[in-house]
Amino acid sequence: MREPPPDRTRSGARVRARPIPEATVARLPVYLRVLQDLASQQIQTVSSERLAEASGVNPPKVRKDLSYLGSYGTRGVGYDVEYLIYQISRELGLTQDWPVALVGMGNLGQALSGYKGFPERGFRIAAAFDSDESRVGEKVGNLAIEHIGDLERSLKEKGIAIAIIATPAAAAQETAERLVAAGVRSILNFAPTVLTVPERIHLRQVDLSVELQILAFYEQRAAGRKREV
Amino acid sequence: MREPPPDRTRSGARVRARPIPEATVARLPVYLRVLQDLASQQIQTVSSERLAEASGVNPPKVRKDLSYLGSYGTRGVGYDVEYLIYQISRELGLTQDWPVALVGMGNLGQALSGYKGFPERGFRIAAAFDSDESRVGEKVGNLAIEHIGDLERSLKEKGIAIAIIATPAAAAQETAERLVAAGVRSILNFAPTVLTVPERIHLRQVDLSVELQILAFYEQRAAGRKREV
DNA sequence: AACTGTGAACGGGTTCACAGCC
DNA sequence: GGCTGTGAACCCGTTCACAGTT
Repeated sequence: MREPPPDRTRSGARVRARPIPEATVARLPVYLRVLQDLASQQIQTVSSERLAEASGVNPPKVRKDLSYLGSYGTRGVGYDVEYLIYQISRELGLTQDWPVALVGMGNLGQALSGYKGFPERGFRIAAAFDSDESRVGEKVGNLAIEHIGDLERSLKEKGIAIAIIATPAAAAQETAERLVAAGVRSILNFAPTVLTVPERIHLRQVDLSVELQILAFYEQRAAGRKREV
Repeated sequence: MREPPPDRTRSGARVRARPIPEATVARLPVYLRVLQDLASQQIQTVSSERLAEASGVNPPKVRKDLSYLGSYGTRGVGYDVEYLIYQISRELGLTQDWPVALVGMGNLGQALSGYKGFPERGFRIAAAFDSDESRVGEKVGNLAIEHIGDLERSLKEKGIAIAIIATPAAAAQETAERLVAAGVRSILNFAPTVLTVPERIHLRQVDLSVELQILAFYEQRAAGRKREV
């Protein structure tokens, strides 16, 4: 598990000593969005204080997070906005486009297929699947829905590595397995169920009702406390 | 910030010594879902091992999490499924219905208004708003879209405490402020922007492209590593 | 014998304080 | 003087090992 000290590979590319903590990775997209916003206002330099403020975190955290990428700031000055945008984009792999598969074209699947934030960030829905025969061929945007039966063939053909599951919960596990078999390495799951996938697969879960239930917990608490007074 | 030792209020209700850690709160809804699933299969008792397996965590974590709620298990036996469902539901405030407001009826807002997982968990979309005059009155399910201008009046009238923001990013901060002014205490934000709200307001953020960007980071890494070999 | 409940050890992430550089 | 970069201290959450209970 231990990483070697700073070093160079035979090709000469620099290898980072410390891996970037997961928590930091999750914040990089937020910094990136803020920086792009600053750039659109022609702002050229930003301090960790300003960046923190706009990102909803505190300044030391920003500095530590950015330091994992390298020493891209200038002491006494701050960070160059454009340069930092480039570095974070590169780190997040956003200098390339990612074709994404979307499985399940119900309510949510359709909404996701039209979500503008995806193409803006370089994610292009390159294939959409549904199990309902009668919907096959239907256009969503400029994409035709394919039948789930064609999943493996279509994904391999298109070289898709990232997929979104927006099926009902009951279909999600089987879908995940087929995606993995078709060469997908990263899955974003919206179905409200726990998925089991091989170790090597990156899986993220977004559960809409879980989020509301967490809020309800705190509401419920507040109400309880009020009654006790 | 410090909690008093176990104690009773004047009303006699037990006050928990330790507050439930946030991380635990976030897992309770998952346990609940699994337990309801077990109940529907007429399973009466479950061990931490089985519950952990189905919830995608490890057994000690399940036991520790549940121990924050109280000692609801039986040593040598396990947890009574129905009883645990009741206790977790109560803790999460799901023994009551929560009316929820939904602001922004675009793509995503519409999908959320039709999301079946919400009513199943006791969350009822009780008001839906949009800024587009021409859409006011339009029915989504059995709910008519109201104009955003009526937000304060409508929310107070309906006593709504939880709201979902599904507006474009540019409108989200103003929406949040109006929600807070209208008495909302918990907000689930889908707009891709950082919101600033008063300390007392519970805010959760779901950012769809951030999730994909995190996956892209790991894809990018894997690809980089491959090239170096 | 089986399984829960929990103090203690551990580890990742956050915060702090300040050294380092412009 | 201003702001970054980072070791060290701290904190929360996870894991472990086992005592406690049926």
